[in-house]
Amino acid sequence: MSAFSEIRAEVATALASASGLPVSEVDGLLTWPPPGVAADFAFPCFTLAKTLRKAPPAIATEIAAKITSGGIVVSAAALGGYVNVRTDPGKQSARVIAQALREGDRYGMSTEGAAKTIVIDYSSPNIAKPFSIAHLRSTVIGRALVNVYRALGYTVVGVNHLGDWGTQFGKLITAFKAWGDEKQLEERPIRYLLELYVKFHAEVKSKPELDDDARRWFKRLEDGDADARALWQRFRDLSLTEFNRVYDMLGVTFDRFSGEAFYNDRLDATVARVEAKGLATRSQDALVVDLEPYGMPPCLLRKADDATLYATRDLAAAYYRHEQFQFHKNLYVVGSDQTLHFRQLFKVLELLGEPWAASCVHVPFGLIQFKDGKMSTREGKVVFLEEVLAKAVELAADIIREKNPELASRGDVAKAVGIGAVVFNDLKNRRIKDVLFDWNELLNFDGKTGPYLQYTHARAASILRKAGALSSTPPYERLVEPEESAVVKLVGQFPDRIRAAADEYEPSMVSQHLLDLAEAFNTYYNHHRILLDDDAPLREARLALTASVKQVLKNGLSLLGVVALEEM
RNA sequence: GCCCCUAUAGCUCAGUGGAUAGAGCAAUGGUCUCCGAAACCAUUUGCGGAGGUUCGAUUCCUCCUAGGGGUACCA
Repeated sequence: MSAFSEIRAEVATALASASGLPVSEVDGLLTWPPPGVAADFAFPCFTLAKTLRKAPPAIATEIAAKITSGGIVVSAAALGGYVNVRTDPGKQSARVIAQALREGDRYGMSTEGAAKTIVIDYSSPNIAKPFSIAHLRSTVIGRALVNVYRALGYTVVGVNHLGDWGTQFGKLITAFKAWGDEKQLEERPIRYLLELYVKFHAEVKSKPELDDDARRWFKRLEDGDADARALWQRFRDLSLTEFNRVYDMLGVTFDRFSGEAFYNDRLDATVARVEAKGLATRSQDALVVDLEPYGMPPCLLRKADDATLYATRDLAAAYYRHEQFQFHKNLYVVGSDQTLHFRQLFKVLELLGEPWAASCVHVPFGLIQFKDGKMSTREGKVVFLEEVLAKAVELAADIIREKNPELASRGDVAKAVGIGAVVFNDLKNRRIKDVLFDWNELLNFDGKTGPYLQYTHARAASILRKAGALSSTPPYERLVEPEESAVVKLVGQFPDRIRAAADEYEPSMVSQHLLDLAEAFNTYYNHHRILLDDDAPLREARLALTASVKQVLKNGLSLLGVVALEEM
C-alpha cells in the first residue's frame, strides 16, 4: 500500500468513527477541497442529510467537533456541508518521501499481479506497408501497458501480431508480377512496395479483373504454392528489417513476433471447432457465423473460394494464446476503427462457450486525422514514422547546440529528447481521442511535453549532483511550505496512478500525473531555494524531496518508454 | 439507414456525482551577478443544444445537432 493510501485510510477511519458510518462508505465519499480551502481532505455530508434529518452544515459541524487531533490528522473544520480535514504536512512528507527513497526504482511497483499472465497484442504493423505514425500509437500505448502490468507484478507476454497474411498479399503479388522491378525492390523495399500497392488500387478502378487475380494469388499462397510463398517470404523479410530499425530507435521489444501466417496450420481446426458447435452457416457462398440476433453483421470465416479472413486467424490466435498462456487477460491494442471486428470476435468466442471470452479486451485508440481526412495506405496518404523521428531528433540537436553547446554525448541526448517528444505526444491524452497530425505540435518541446519532463528530471539531477551525499535522516517536519506539500502529495499518489492506468488500460493517467508533478516541482523550485547555505537541516529535507521527485519522474518515464536524462 | 466513439477557452487537451471548471500552445508584459530560462509569474476567453434522475450534473440517462469511424468475402 502506498504511503498516501495509508494516510487517506487514516483520515477515513477518523471520519468514520466521528460520523458512525462504515469506513468503506466514508472512503467512497472522501474528496478533496478546492484550491482556496486550506485542507487536505474533504468529507461531504449531503448524503447524510436524509437519514439524519438534519441540514448538511449542522452535520458537518457535529462531525468536525468529534474529530480529535492525533496521528496524521491535525484538525477538522466544518465549512458549508463539508468537513475539511487537515493532515500533518511533516508526517505526510516523512512517510511519502521515505517510502519513495527506500523503494527507489521499485517505487510504484507491486506484486499484486503475481501468478497472473496478461497477453498484450500491440504494434502489429502490416507487412509490405510503411511503418507510419498510425502504427506508432499502438506501439507506444501497448509498450506502456506492458511496462505498467509488469510493474504490478503480472507476467506479460507482448505479442507483435504482424499483418503478414491476407488478401493484400494477393494484391502485392499481382502487382509485382505485372509491373515489378527487382532493382527497385532491392534498393528501397518498403517505399517501392507501397508504390505498387497504390498503383494496384489506382489500376483496379479501370481493370476490376485485377481483384480476381489478387484473390487467386492469395488462395494459391494459402494452398502453399511455391512461387507465391517465395515472394511472400521476401516481402516479409524486407519489411521486418525495416520494422526492426524503427523498434530499435523506439527501444521497443516483443516477447513474440508471431504474425497471422503463424496460425495458418491451425485454421482448419479452428473452423472445424465452430462447425462442431453448429454455429457456422453457408451464406452467399461464404462460411459465416450469423450474428444478426446480436445486431451485428455476420463474422466471416471463409470466403466463397474457401480462403480465410482476418477473423478466422484472430479466432485461431485467441485459442492459441489461451492454450499457451492461460491468460488472466488478453488485450488487443488496436485502433478504434476495428471495434466492430473485436465485438464480433468476442461474441463468437462467447457463443462457442468459452468462459475466457470475457477476459478478452479490445483497447481501442483514436485515429490519426489529417486536415484533409483519414490516412489511407491505399491512396499512399501516409506519414513515415522514420521521417517524423528524424525531424524530431534534428530539431532537438539544434536546440542543444543553442542552449547547451558544451554538453557531452550530444547525439545520444538529441535522440532521447526528439524521440521522447514524439512518444510522449502519443501518450499524454486519453487514448480514445483522435489525433490531428500537426508538425508544430509534434515538434514542440515546451509546455506539456516529453522534453519538459526530461528537463525537470535533469534539473533535479543537477541539484542533487551539486549537493553531494544525501542525509539518511533529514528533518521532514521542516517541509511545511504549501508548494512542498503539493509536491509531496503527487509523489505519494504515484503508485495509485499506476494501478489506475492498469485498470483502465490508460497510460495517459501516468503521463498526466508526471506533468502535474513536474509543474508542481518547477513552481516550487522557482519560489524556494533548495541548496540553502544557512540552514543545513532544511537543505537536507528539501534535497530528499528533490530526490523523491527525480525518482518518480524516472520511474514514470521508464513506464512510458521515455528516457530520463541526467543532463540535456 | 443502423451501430460505435467524440464534443470543455482562439487552438490542443485535463477534470473524482459535490464548494470559485484547470493546464499547455498562441498573444502581451515581467523574472537569469541567484540551485539548469526546454523554466517560472501575470493578463483574457469556456462545459454543443433540450429534457430527465439527484439535495447537488461538465460528469449518469434520453433525445437532438455537429465531427470522426464502422457497417459480408481488406486488415
